[in-house]
Order: sequence, then C-alpha cells, then structure tokens
Amino acid sequence: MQELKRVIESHLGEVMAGQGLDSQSWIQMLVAAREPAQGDIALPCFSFAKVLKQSPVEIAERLCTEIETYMSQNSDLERTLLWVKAVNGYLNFMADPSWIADQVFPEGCSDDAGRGKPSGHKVLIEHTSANPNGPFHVGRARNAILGDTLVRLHRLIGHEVMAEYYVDDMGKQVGILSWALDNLEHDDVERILSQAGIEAADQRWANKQDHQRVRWYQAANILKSDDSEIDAKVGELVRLSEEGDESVLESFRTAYQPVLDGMLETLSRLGIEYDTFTEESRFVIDGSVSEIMSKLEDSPLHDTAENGAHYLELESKGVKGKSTRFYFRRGDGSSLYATRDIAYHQWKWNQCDRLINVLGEDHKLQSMQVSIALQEVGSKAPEVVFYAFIKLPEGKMSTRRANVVFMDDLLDEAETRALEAVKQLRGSEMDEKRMQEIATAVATSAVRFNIINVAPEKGFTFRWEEALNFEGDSAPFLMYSHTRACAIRRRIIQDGHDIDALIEQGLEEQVWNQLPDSPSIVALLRALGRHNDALAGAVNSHRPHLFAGQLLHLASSFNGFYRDHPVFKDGEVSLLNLLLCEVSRRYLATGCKALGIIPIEEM
RNA sequence: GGGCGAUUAGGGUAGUCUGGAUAUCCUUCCGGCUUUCGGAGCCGGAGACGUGGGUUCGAAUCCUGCAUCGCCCGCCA
Repeated sequence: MQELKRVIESHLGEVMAGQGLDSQSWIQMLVAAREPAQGDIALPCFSFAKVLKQSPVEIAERLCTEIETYMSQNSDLERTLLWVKAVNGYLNFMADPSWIADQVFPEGCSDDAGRGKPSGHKVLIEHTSANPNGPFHVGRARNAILGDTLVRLHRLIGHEVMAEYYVDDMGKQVGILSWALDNLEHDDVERILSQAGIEAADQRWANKQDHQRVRWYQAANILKSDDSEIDAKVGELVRLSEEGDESVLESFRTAYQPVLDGMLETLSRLGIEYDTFTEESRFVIDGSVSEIMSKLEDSPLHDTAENGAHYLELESKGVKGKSTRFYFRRGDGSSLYATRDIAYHQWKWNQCDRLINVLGEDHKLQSMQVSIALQEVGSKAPEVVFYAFIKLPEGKMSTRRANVVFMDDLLDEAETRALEAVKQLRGSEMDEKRMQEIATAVATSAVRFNIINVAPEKGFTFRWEEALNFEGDSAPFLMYSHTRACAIRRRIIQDGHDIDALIEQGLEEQVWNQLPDSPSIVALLRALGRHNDALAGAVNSHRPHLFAGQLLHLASSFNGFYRDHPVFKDGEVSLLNLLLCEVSRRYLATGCKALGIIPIEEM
C-alpha cells in the first residue's frame, strides 16, 4: 500500500493546504487502516483539532467533502480511490480494487512475479558457523534457518548474495575432539559415557561421522573435568594451533572435517547450502592477525596490562559491566578468538558492500566489541541479526552434556508423520516413491517454517507437537494452497485449452477493469497488492517472519477466493479468475522458495 | 552489582521502532460448509495486552518504578 500512500500524498497537498494543513502535519499521520472494511489508508484527524480549533469529527467530514470534490475533477485519483469516508474523526481511504489490480498486472503473470530487479549490491551473509564438534541439533538450527532464509530473501529482492560459513578450526572444542580421537579407544568412550548416564548412540546414525565422533568429544569433556593433565594437553594443542603449527592444524582438520561434513549433510536436507567456507586459521597463517594487533595498538583506546596483555578500554564507547576491557593480545603475545574475528571481518569486507552476521544473543557484547575495534582500524561494522535460543522444555541444549534434539532425528520423525498424512489422503491413487518425495518436501518445509515464523528475538521452546504441526499456520498450509492453484492449471490444460494464450488474452483485455462485487476477490487483490511491500519490509528489517505472515495471509485469501470463484466450470475458463489464480500461484511459489519451503505441485 | 532482550486469551504468536477506531493469525472449544477447479481447506461464535505510576484529547505501543524469565559482563571459543 506504499504506492497508494504516494498517490494520496501527491494529490492532496493542495486540498489539505486549503484547509490549513501543511504537508508536514498530515502526511506523517497517514496509517494503514486497521479493519479491512475501514479502507486501506486512514488519516486520524485528532491532532488537527488544536490547530484548526474544531472537533476531529468536523474536520474529517469537511476534508472528506473537499476531497470528494477534488476527486470528481481528477481522473487519476478517481481511478485510484473507490471512496473516501469520514468516520469518528478518521478520514478513511479505500483503494479501488481495479487500481490495485493495475499494480499487480501484468507483472504478476510474468516469470519475474514477486521478484526484485537486480540491485547490483553484493551482500555477504555469514551464518551457522557452528563448531564442528557434533551433529547439527535443533538449538543451532535457528541460526542456520534464519541465515539461509535471509540469503534467499536477499536473492529474491535482487541482491547478489554470498553465503559464508566460518569454520572454527583452531579452538578448544576442536582441540578436545582431536585429543580424544588420538587418545581414546571406542570401548573407553562408551564406558565413560555409560558411567555418566549418557545413553548409547542411535544405530541409525552408525555411519554418520558427526554422530560417531561426538561421543569422543563428550567422553573427553567428562575426563577433562577431573583430570587437569588432559586440560593442559588440550591447552597445549590449542596454543600450537594459534601459532599456526601446521601439523597440529592438520590433525585438527583430520578430526573435525568428517564431523563438519556430517553437519553439512544434515543442513543440505534442509536445503541449506553455502558458497564459501573460511577457516579461522588462515588469518593467523597469512599474517593479518598480527597486522590487526599492531594497528589496534595505535588506537587511543589501547592500553597494556601488568603481564603485557593488550586491550582496548571501551568504557568511553558505552560498554558497561564488570569489565569494560576488550583483550586482543594475551600476555604471551598470542591472539584471541575475537582478534581473529576482526581480521576475518576485514577480509569479508573486501568482497561485498553489505555484510550481515547471524548470531545468537550470547554474542551481543562480543559483537559490539568487534564492531568498535573494526572502527578503530578503519573498517565498517557489520549488520548483525541476533536471535534468542531454542531450548528444550527441560532446559538449554548442549552438545557437551548430550542434552539435545538432533536435527537428523527431527527430520526423520517429521518425514514419517508427513508420509502418514500423505498416505491417508492419497494412498489409493499415488505410488510409494512419489508419496515419499512429497513427505520429504513437507517435512523439511514444516521444520523450517516453524522456526522462521517467530520473531528472532523471541525465546523459543522446542516442542515436538508444534514442530510437527501440519495444520493452520504452517508450511503445508502454504504448500497446499499452491497445489490447488497448480491443480486448476493442470485441469485447464488437460481439458485442451492453451492456458498461456488465455492468460495473454486476459491481460490484453484488462479483464480486471470489470470486477464482480465479491469480498473474496477484493481480499485477494489486497493481499496481492501488498505482497512486494511485505517482502521489502522483511528484507530491510532482517525479519523474515514478516514475509512468512504475508504468505500465510495470501494463501488464506487465495483459499477464500478458491471457495467462492471457480476458474474453470462447465468447460469454460473465467479469464479474470484465471489471472488471479495465476498470480497467486506465482507469488506463492517464489515466496515459498524464499523461505525454504518447497512449492511442490501436488501433495 | 551492571548491561541487553522478553512478558499479549487454556497454549503459541503478530502488532511496539513511527501512539489513534472493535488488538492479528494459529491452536483449543462451540456452531455451520454432505468435498461437483483437491476439505492439509472455508464461514461464524467464545477467549488476551505481567504490574504500579506518568506523559497525552488518546497508550499494547512512549517515559518510569516493580515482578518474572532468558542472555551477557573470561588474557575461553
């Protein structure tokens, strides 16, 4: 409805000025109407009462009369607005449904429907970047799903996007994993874990290395907690890795790579892929970390601790708490994770003009420190999207404590349930293989949607019933609406019609100029009319759930239309209804893809 | 101790930045649509802004006190 706002603004300046209202005072008051019946745009007139010394009700009524007069003399505005009404001190504007259709057609029936034009912007989105120490679990999923959805949304709106995974290949977690694999036998691991009450690994994942090796990681963590010698050995390995010791880094890689591969296999089931992987160690090896450290030493915020460690004092930058120091070099001269992160950010900036990080809320302080440090070395700060954690009803998820729901298990369970549902509906007519394909699409889509449909900053408790919900506000609901539109298409083609010719004919005749008096058609047109605004809003604010909401609304409006208005009846095709069906189908398909929902044609 | 975020019907959730009418949608419960382009759907009804102040013609929205929950305040990653 941004376009409607623009039209109103551009036409009514004179009328409003004639009533003593300059543009500043009224344009910013224009809001979206609350109830559909109240119109599309509303102008509350309460704030004008003081200036004009009149009651809001009177003002609204007078403005209404003036605008109606203006409208009758201006064909542009008359085409745009169906009516203007004064109600209880509000001035309500209702867009003409045919005008809304003007905004939607003919683009809505083209292959670029619901897609932005190439912007020329290069956006690098770093997400997931989970430590490769165990299988991908639901707690980590919010990062990956949010990140991948942002990647898809930015691509849809026309940006060139690089999806990037930062591989932490030299930290303590990988160090523990590596030590465990070198020093523990299979029987040791299982004995330690069973003594600690951790149950045996699921045999289904016997051949998946992430599920296997995490046992070593967990066992080593248990041993380490009451054997300081192990801690020291791991610490030594980590120290060597930080110095760029090639043989240590190599043994780390041997330890984590199969784990990472397993994680990526899981992510791939969710439709999540990356363009680039960057290892943390590269910034130590190529010298950029030392460069950063010497640059930071020139900062006015720089200071040195008693043992020679270096830090930035960030109190003047608004950092508060017990410690306002940001350490970037240890007493022994080595770098820290955050120091490497600064080098990494500089490297990322070389490849893009927009940089987006997806991070858990636990990284807020760290991220602010890195941003300040980046500015100190002359770089820009990234845009950061934070999200709250997904927890279990029993508490926080943790790979170390084996308190997790593995994504592989969730996806399998979702597939099983989806297959049941498909069999129940289509079992008599469809072959097994096809039903399995549909179940896979439904399962991954549903899992993604349940996570993306909630605002990132809201805490999220994982519950099996909700994750596996296929009704109501869910991916299958969107997918189902889409299959209906596809089914209509199939039916028309099957009946021997040239559907593309019919669409072309409808567009040429501009059949939307003669709309039937139908609430469900108007509702659908309004849903279509705001589709692109919703996409832009979601992308610009990094809030994909806003676009998910739009798609639900669109699907629901389409379902209402579907119920009331047959496209194909008694061998005849309604051109108007065909166009509406076609644009809905296209918007749903591209929109679903942008959320990682697979818009299959039958289910 | 300090910082950041959250709190909306029985459950989940949108709206809060930028104050405006009857607070969104799902689930649940109740009542309809006996499926003629696919009912994983559609239509109707019931049910909520944590709490005390303040600002305002008007507060879920802004300010402030309190409560509850989460995250953070490491020469770890």
